[in-house]
Amino acid sequence: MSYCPLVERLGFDENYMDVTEMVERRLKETRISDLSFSGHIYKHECVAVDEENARLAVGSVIAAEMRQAIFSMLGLTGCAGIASNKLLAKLVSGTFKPNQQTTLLPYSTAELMSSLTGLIRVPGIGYKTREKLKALGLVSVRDLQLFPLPDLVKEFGEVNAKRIQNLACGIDESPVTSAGPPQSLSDEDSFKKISTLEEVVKKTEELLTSLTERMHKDGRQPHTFRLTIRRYTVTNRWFSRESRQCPIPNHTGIKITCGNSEAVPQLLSLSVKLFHKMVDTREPFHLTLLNVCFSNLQAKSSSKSSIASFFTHKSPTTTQMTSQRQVEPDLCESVANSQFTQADVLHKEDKTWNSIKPIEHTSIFPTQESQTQPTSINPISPMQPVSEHSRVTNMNIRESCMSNVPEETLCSKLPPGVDPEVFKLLPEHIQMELITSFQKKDSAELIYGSADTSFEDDPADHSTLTFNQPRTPERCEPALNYCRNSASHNHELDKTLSSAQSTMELHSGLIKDTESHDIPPTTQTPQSDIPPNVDPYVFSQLPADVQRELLTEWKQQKPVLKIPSKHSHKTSNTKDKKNAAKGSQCNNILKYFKPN
DNA sequence: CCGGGTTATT
DNA sequence: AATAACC
Repeated sequence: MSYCPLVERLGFDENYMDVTEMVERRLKETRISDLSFSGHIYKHECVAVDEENARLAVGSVIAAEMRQAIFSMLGLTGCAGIASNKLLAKLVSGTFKPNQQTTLLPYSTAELMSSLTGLIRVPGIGYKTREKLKALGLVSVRDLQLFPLPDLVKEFGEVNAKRIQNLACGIDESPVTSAGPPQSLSDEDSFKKISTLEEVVKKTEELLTSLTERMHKDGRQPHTFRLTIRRYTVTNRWFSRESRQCPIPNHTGIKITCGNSEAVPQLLSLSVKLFHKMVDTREPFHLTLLNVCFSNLQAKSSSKSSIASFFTHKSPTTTQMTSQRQVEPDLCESVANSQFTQADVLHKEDKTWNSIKPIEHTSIFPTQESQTQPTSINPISPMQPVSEHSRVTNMNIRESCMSNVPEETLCSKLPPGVDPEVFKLLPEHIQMELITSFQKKDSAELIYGSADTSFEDDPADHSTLTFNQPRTPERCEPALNYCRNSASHNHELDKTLSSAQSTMELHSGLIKDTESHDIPPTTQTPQSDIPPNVDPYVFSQLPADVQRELLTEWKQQKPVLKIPSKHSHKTSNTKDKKNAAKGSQCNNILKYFKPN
């Protein structure tokens, strides 16, 4: 990458690199008479550099330099192919092995192509394509070169037919595309035999633990989860994988990116559902592989889709309607004596994933200065180098940090206009999202908190809210508790929900009064997709992506199991029962809509 | 045939 | 969302 950023990864240990620009630059600085080829030249002993082959000669020199640099810095040896396109470069690279390089001159292309012993040797023609071609009577590269294109089109379609015939001729116009960060992350394991649900759960949990950890390090949030299996078959000719996938509920996705290990049981619960869509556990089964995969990786939910947008001013009119309530001093003066700081979280080791060390310090929230610096939104320690990638990551780390911070600290930096009592009643992940949005520079004032909205708030009950519970320095996992104490917790949750529900009603009222003609529904949604207890108007006012998330979750609720497993749960362990009892989504946003 | 990945098609 | 095909 330091030589040239245009690098495309191929498989585990190969890369394409487009060095055109670099070559042109060097060519301007160098006389042709001073140039020579480095390494082998395909089917030649020695070639003089001229106008025609000068670029390839420079390319061969660059390749040699890079191989040398890779060896000095990493101790790794390897081959290189230098040619005018990706196909030819890959093919010619294997001419001299190991640890050597070969340049292909254009007029040797035909020779190189016809040296291939079969069509499957052409990169881009795999097993299936070879079999299809064989059925057409084509076996050699030359067969494919000479085959009438129209006949080929009948089998493969216009685009593909041209592509594979071009490949046979050594023609490949495909650009070198630097892929950037991966599109998906997966983890898999193969084995001789797995035949019980317990084994599946155990293995899946292992895979999920490692995958989730990797995902956390990546920093992005996955929105799709896939479970893949491979069944044993006698003629197990290297495939027959089956998969089922589903959206990841946002609260789970956030836990993943935050490094909250409570994500694993939630994903495990999803996995078991997906598993039952493929395997009827009432009958014997024999698996030889399990794979878990995150895809649909997104940098972070935008501020627009944030729930915080419902707490912010929509227009000057609504601003005036809302009385600015003073922040409760007794709750908010308090603190900034958190024992945790950002830099500390960043120092986390693999082993202490999700744990935080206590230190002396002040506030985890940005000061006024850091808020006004556009480049550092997050209150990361200035000592901590912020890498290219890590703006998102840091934000996620802050969230994981926050879930370990006592309530007073959270409340202390609430913007004016936010009722801390109400804020406290919100579920943790909502609080986190709100605080994240408060820290954004353009964060507007809040519309709600006016006296006419009454909220239940019995301080006595607060002891059951996890963030009020005593914090243990070694292991802080309030999120765990949030899900564990289901008995006392549900009561709290109900209250929380009714508060939030009031918020929704108030807000929709404001919109109706002042803006109903300005804002058309974001998404056209047939009534039938919305549960009966959901106000269609309120729904229509939600941001498009929130609407989409709700719809997919609602759709997920019912047809969980294709195969109804009646008594198959005799085998399930405690963890299964917990997850099963919890229902598919206990934190579902659905709950914020009026129960009816 | 392992342990990852990608894109295209339906 | 599921699968196929490719590396």
